[in-house]
Amino acid sequence: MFKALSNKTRLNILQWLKEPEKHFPKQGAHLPKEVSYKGGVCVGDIQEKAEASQSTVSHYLNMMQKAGLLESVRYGQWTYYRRNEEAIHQFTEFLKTEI
Amino acid sequence: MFKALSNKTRLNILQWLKEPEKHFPKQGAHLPKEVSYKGGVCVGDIQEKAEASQSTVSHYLNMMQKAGLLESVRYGQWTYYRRNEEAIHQFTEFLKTEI
DNA sequence: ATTATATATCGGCTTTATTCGATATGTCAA
DNA sequence: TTGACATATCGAATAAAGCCGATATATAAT
Repeated sequence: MFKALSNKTRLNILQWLKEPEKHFPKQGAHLPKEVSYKGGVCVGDIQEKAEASQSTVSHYLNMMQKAGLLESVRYGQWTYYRRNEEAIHQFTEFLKTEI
Repeated sequence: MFKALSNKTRLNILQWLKEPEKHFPKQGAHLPKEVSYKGGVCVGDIQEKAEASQSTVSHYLNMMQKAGLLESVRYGQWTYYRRNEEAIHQFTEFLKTEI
């Protein structure tokens, strides 16, 4: 997780996903709001905001998921990424006591 | 700080320095106990525990200091490194609210 | 002064991360 | 079933991190 967070873009993504409505206002074109915000934000929207190439962002999201920071759901042709709050909480708990 | 912590050895060092008496029991040969533990642990002792070369450990300690995790004091020919508790606390506070 | 010890810095090699464009895969719509 | 779109994966080039031995510097002891 430290490795995953030791990159500005990836840290930004994690923070953006804390408030998806705020940082991805035009999100939700493909799906009803309730569903899409709950399910996370799709790769394309994150890519646009991150201003990196599609492959880079896809790679980042994948590694953040492997690190446990994110989880993903697929709705049709879109993959929605959202925070893995439980794992993040465990991480911050670890930090509180062990760091 | 994420970068500095995204390495097992450096994370270990930070944790060891939380309880120097426990992890560096034979430390304090050169100086009275009160002084040396307060002042931190010398590079040689950290190096021995970390099982990396002298230059690597010196480099690690220097980068951890630059990141704000550690601070150092020089007593004669020894450099003592200890945790920068204030900066670490600020960091964990940031994590609590922003991550 | 010379020598020994502790730490820092330098140079260089190896490994890993970053990042992209191109291509593959998977899904939807016509 | 073909074409369009979203995402994932591949391959490769460049940058950064990891790491060490050798050397420099600073201090202490003789």
